[in-house]
Amino acid sequence: MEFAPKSTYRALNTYTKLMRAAESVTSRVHRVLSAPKLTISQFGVLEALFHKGPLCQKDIAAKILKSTGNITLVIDNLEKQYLVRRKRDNEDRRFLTIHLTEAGTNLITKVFADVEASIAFEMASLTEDEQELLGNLCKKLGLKGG
Amino acid sequence: MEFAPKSTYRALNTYTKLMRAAESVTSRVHRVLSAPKLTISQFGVLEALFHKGPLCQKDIAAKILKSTGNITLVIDNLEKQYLVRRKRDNEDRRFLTIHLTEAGTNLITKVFADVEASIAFEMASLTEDEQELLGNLCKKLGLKGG
DNA sequence: CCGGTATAGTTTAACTTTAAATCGTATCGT
DNA sequence: ACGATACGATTTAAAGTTAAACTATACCGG
Repeated sequence: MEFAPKSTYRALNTYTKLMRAAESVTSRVHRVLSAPKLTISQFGVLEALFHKGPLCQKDIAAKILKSTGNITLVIDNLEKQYLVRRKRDNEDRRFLTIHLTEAGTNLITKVFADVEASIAFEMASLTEDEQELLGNLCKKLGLKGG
Repeated sequence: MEFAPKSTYRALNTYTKLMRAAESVTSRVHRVLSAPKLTISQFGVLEALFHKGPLCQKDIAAKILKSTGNITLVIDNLEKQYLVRRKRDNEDRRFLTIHLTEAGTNLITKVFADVEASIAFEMASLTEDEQELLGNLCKKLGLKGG
């Protein structure tokens, strides 16, 4: 071990716990996606469209924190499964607006409910007040920058 | 939107904040790795060896939550850069023990200090007590299961 | 209208990741 | 000792990811 001030040890310790909690919870939540054979990115795209309505690819990329090149591929794969449809915007022909198909809507409705239930189950380790508190602390942490 | 109980909304909300905080903090911390041209997995391996001493590949895989097949490749790449060395265990020839080289030790010593500083900077958004609190809440969350 | 510039999306190359099949080695029960 | 089984590591194939180069479209100033 090195010679770091106490505050650094505490920071490191908290950071590690934060990361472990995030990993551990997500990895359990994401198990729900294996049955419908969705990747995490695919789920992210479907969920974004489900909750925000039709979006262009750039907005989707920003929402799920992936590159636009990657979104092209993810949308390709979702389109092959008839879960979404690309539609060229006639106002500005550079844009493609991505819509959920009926099949896509049905799938994400079901899968999102499962994910939601899984998250509720995971968070039930904490009381209502603890959840509020955790949420506030996380918010404070996330705000800092980029 | 669906018809979920209030507790589910709260859970979802807290979950989202937890994930955003984790992503946002790690993405900033990981910027430190671009200069030494280390991938996150490579850093994870070096750091594990740095703090735990020589380990076999399976243990490394468990530590950084990657598949053993992946570890084979990550170690290959680190070995090409002369940062680690494989050594066959003579007690049980199935095991390869991975050691840091001197170059590897030097590199990770420097890089880990940078990462540590970056983490300390990030966590400084929270007071000492808030960090303790966050750590405890995260611990509670992570414990639940596998 | 025209030329420059910006933007949305696609393509490509390089790399990481995983799951599954495989190889070699060790262990256990008989 | 033998066969079954388990285990560590490697290989392979398929997929996801990014950065960078590229295409097509739009906008803006003159």
